[in-house]
Amino acid sequence: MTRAEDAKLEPNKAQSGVSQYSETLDGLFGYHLKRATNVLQLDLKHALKPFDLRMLTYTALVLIVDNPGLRQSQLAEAMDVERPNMVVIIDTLENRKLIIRDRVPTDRRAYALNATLAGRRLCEKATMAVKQHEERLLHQLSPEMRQTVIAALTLIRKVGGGVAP
Amino acid sequence: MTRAEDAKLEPNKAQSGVSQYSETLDGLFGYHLKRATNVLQLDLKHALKPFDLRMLTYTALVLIVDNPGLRQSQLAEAMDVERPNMVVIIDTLENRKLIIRDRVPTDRRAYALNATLAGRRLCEKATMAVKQHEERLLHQLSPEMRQTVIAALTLIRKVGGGVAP
DNA sequence: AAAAATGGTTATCAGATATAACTATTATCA
DNA sequence: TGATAATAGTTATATCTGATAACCATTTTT
Repeated sequence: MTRAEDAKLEPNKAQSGVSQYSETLDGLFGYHLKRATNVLQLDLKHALKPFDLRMLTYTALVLIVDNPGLRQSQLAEAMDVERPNMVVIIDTLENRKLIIRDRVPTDRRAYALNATLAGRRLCEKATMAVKQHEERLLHQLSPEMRQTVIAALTLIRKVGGGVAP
Repeated sequence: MTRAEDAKLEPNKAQSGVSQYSETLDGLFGYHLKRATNVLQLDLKHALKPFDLRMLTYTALVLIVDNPGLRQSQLAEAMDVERPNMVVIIDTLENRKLIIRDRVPTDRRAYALNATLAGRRLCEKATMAVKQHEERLLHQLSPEMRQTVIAALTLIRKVGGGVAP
């Protein structure tokens, strides 16, 4: 949560000016992870703004485009979002005619979610924009470095994935 | 946001069962970052629960302990939190007598934040717990891998730090 | 001395997230 | 088969985080 890069040059100058620094936080992996995620998420927000999408609506749209016929409960599980919260996300996408709730013939309780042509087009454009924004932030990282990081992040997810209540 | 590791084994089985998968999301660096951060943050939450601290209160406490005399506005800036939101965080820490708002003799508008003995002790214990929890999630990552990841995350922060509005 | 800027506060709002309770339908099994 | 349980989706609601506007007291600027 901080922006104290310069602090490293001059630690513990809290009284004087702008620089705060914490050895403790700097020693926590999660702290660095969180800060970088914030940066990337803020950037994502701006990347999606022209399309009037937010992170959650964009993610839902992508998953529906990539998984035609998906049901709401599956989508909710895939996004780690509670079903009640999923409803409003689907609602906004449906109201914009980016997706439709088709009925499932074999189960009249469920909806099969499908993207419309407009939805697929918007999804494609938005994804291009997101990738461009990401590239701007990541251009300093070599492909190998990126792969290492992604591998590490995937490992963390695997370890912690099913542990917490 | 998803938990679709197994999806990689069998992509595009949305209709059948539990596995959803998105090439698109998987190609986004920020997606992996966000998912891993969620895991780590959930873990952090549990690690801090015994101390009745949440991420923001913990972070604030650490920064005050590591930067005695810090002012609220400096802390807010360091945490990327708006000043109004900082107030309630400081309030809860002060109510628990973990910190005190000392007056700044040279500026009667400002408060100099200082941790109490109890605050420093709780901070130390909480940090030990957080580190233990982190270690459990990161034990698969070699020290070199961790360093690479942290270096990458720091780079991202540097690039994106001052760009977004 | 007047005007502008700063530190902290209050009130308020939007977004994300979590839970309980409801309906309609489907699945279970005695 | 018929009662019961489970599931898909919904509504309503509460909490937490995050952001903005407006305010008071004080300091700085001019």
